Amino acid sequence: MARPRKPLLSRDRIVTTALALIDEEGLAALSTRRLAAELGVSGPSLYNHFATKEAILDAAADTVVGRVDLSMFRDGRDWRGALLAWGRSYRAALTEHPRLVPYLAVGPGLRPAGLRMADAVFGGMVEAGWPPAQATRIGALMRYFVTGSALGSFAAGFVGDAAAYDPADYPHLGQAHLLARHREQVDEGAFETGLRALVDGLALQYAELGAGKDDAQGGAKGAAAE
Amino acid sequence: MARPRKPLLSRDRIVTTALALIDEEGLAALSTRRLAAELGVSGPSLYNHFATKEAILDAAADTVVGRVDLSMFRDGRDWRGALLAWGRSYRAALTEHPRLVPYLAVGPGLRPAGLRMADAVFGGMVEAGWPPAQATRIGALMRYFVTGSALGSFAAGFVGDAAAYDPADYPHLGQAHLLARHREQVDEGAFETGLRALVDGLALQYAELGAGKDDAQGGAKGAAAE
DNA sequence: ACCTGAACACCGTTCAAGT
DNA sequence: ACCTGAACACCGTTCAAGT
Repeated sequence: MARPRKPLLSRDRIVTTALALIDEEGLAALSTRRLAAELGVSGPSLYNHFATKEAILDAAADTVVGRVDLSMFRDGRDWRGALLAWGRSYRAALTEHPRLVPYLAVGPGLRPAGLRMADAVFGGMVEAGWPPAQATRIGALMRYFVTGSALGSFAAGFVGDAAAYDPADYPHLGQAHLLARHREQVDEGAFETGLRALVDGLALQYAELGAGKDDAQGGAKGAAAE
Repeated sequence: MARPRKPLLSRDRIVTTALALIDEEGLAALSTRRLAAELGVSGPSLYNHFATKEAILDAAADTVVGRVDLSMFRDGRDWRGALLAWGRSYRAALTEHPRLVPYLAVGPGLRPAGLRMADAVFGGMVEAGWPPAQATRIGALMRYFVTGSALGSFAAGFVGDAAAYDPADYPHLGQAHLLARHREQVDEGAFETGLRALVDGLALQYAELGAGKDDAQGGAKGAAAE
C-alpha cells in the first residue's frame, strides 16, 4: 500500500480506538499491534502519529480529564457547592473509562487538561477566601479521593459467595458476600458520603480561618504555591 | 543443575526480591526473566512456586497490606481516633512501596490481608455505634482516600520550571513550579488536611444519628452488609 | 508524509528432560 | 520436588523501502 493519498490514521482516531479497546478488554489488551489491527493498519504505522505507546495513553488520559466540568469555579462565592459539583463531574469522567484510571492516576499525570483543572480549582478556592497553601491542599486531597474512588470498586473486592468468609477469620463479614450484588450502589454511596464529609470537614476549617485561631495544619508557611 | 538438594527458591524470597525490584525500577521492570535473574535462576523456575506472574504480585500486595496496623479497632470507643490512626498507618504501608500501589489499588484487591483489614474496620465502626451500612461506606471511602493519596504524588505532577506555566493558559499557577521542590510536604499536608476533614465531616453525620433526623444518605436501607 | 514488512531484543508461559 | 533449555506466541520499537 505504502502512502495512501488520504491518511488512514489520525491522532484522534487512534486515541478513540485505544479508549474503546481499553474499555472492552482492559489496559493489558492494548498492544500497539492489536490497536493497529483494530485500525486496519500494521503495527509500526502508529509511530507516524505518536512517538511511543505511552504517548497514546497520555493522549487518552488527557481526553478523559478534559471532559471534567470546571464551570463551577467561575463563580467564587460558593466554594462548597463548587467542590461538590466538581467532585461528581470528575468522578463521572473517570468512571466512564474505569480501566484507564490506574494509568491516568499515577505519576506526573498532568497533561494539559490536568493543569487546566488544577488551575481552575486553585483559582476558585483562593477567590473564595482560602489561603493559597490550603487551596493547593484542597486540590490535592480531592484528587486523592476521586481517583481512589474511580480506581477500583470497593464492593467488587468481595466475592459473592458467603462461604468465602470463615467467621473464625473474619468475624464481622457475615454479610459481606452481599456487597458484590450492590456494587454500584455501595461505591456511589461511599463516594457521596465521603465527598460530603470532606466538604463539611473543610467548612469547619474554613470557619476557623476568620476566627483568627492558629491553623493547626501549618498555615500558609508550610506549602508552596502561595 | 536440575533439582538441587536444597531448594534455591521460596515464595518468600521471590516476593521479597520482586518488591525490591519494583521499588528500585518500577512495576514495568518486573518481568519473570528479570526477577529470575535477580534470584540466580532461570525464568521458568518461578513457576514451581507461583502459578503466574500475577500471583507473585498478589502475594507482594498482600504482604504490604498485611503490615497495616489494625490494633486501634480493638477498642470500639474512640472511632475518630481509630480512623485517624488507621488512615496514617495504611498510607505509610503503601507509600513504602509506592510503585506497587497502582497494582494493589485496582480490581478485586482483597487478598487475605485486605479482608482482615475490612473486617477490623467494619467491626470497629459498628461497635462504635455506626449503622452497618454506614460502616461499610466508611471502610470504602477511607480506602478511596488512602489509596488515592498513595498512588501518585500530586505535587510531582508539576514540573519545577516556571516557564512551563504560561499565564495565558493557567492564570493561577504562577507559583506552581515551586510544588516540585516540596513534594513530600505538599502531599503529606494534603493527606492530613483531607484525613481530618473526612473524620470531622463524619463526626457531623454521627451526631445526627442520635438526633433522630433522617439520614440524607439513605440510612441502613440503601446498602448491603448490614 | 505516511504506510509496509523485516528485524531486534524482549515478554509470559508450557513442557519434556534431568536429578 | 525443583531446576533447566528449548520453544511458542506474543511484545514495543527501529528502519529501509515504497509511493
